[in-house]
Amino acid sequence: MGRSPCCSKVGLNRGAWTATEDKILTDYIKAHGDGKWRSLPKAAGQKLISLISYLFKIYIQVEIRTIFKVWINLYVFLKFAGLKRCGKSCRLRWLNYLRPDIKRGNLTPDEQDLIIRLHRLLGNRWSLIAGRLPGRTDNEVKNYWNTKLSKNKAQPKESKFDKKSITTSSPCNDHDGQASTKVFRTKAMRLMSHQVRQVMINNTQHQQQQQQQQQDPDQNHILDSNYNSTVESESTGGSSPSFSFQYREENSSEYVTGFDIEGISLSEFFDFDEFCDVNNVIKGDITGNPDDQSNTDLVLNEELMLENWNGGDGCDIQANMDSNFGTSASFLESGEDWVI
DNA sequence: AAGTGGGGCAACCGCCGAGCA
DNA sequence: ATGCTCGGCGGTTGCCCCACT
Repeated sequence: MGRSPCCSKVGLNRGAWTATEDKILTDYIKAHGDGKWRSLPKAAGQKLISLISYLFKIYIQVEIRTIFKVWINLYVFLKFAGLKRCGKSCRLRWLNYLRPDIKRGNLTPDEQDLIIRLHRLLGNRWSLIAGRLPGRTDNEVKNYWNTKLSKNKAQPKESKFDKKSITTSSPCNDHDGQASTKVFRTKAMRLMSHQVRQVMINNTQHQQQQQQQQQDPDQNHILDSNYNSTVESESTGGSSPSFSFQYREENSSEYVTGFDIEGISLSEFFDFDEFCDVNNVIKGDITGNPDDQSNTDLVLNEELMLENWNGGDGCDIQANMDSNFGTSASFLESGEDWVI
C-alpha cells in the first residue's frame, strides 16, 4: 500500500519561496519551534489571521465605509492567501535555508577535503556527512558533490562559482581575512528585489500624490485620510503589529491598493489591480449600481451597522471593541455567502 | 545583440523507518 | 500484530544566470 500524500496538492504554492512566505515560516518557527510540519502551514496561517483580526479591531474605529472595502479585501486575502505550502516543503525550506545556524558561502578547502574523505567513508549519506560540517546542510553538500567533486574529485579547479564568490563576497564576513563568503542570490532574493521595485513604484505614486496634496492644500485633509494611513498601535505594547494601508482613488471609488502587516505586504499575495473587478462585483452586490455615487442603501447599511456596533446608545466604539469584533469576525466568516 | 548550452542551486518526489494507536 | 502518520533522506528535476559563440 502506497503512502498517502503528505497533504493535498490542490491549491498549494509550489516553486520558489517568496520573502513573505519565508517571514511567515520563520516567525512561526521562532515562536513555536519546528516539528509538526504537516500542521505547520495551517497554524502559521492562523498567525496572519490573528494579525488581520487585530488590524480590524483598530480600523473599525476609523471610517465605516472604508471598513467595508478593507473587509472585502481581507476576506479575499484570507480565502486565497496564507502559507499554502506542503509541510514537507516548509521543513525543507527551514532546514536548508532559513535556519539561523546555516552557514552561507563557499565551502572552505578544509570542508571540501572533509567532504571527500567522508564520502569515501560513508558514500552518499549526505545527512551524515553534513552532520560533520557545522552549518552545512545535506542538500548543500549533495549539490556541491554532484556539481563539482563528482566531476573532478582529484583536482578541483577554480570555477566561475569561485570567481563569482570573490566578486560578490560580503564584506561583513570577510573581516578576518578568511575565505570570502559568497552572498547567494537565491530565488527568494530575486523575488524580493522584484518586490522592492513594486514598492518603489507605489512609493512613487504616493510621492506624486503627496506632491499633488502640496499643490492643492484644500484636498489635503481628504487625501490624508484616504490615501495613506499608518497606525502604530500603543495599546498592546511592543509586540503589537504595525501596519499601514494605502488607498487609491479611481473614478471616485477608493479601494485598498496595498497594506503591510509587520512588513508583510499583501500586494505580494495578489494583484490589487486585478482585484478591482472583485471590488466592483462586491460593490455591485451591495449597492446594486456600482456607478451610483449617491447610493443610499450603502449609507443606510453603514449607519445601521454603526448603530449596531455602538450598541445603539451612542457609546464609544472602543468600549465595545471586543464584542463588536466578535460580531465582525462572524460576519467575515459568513462573507462567502454574502459576497457570492 | 541574440541565441544557446552548461553550471549551480533550490525545491520536489518518492521511499524508508520509527513511533503510535 | 497491524496499519497509519510523520519526519527524514537521497535522487532528481527545473529554473535562473552567465559565459560563450
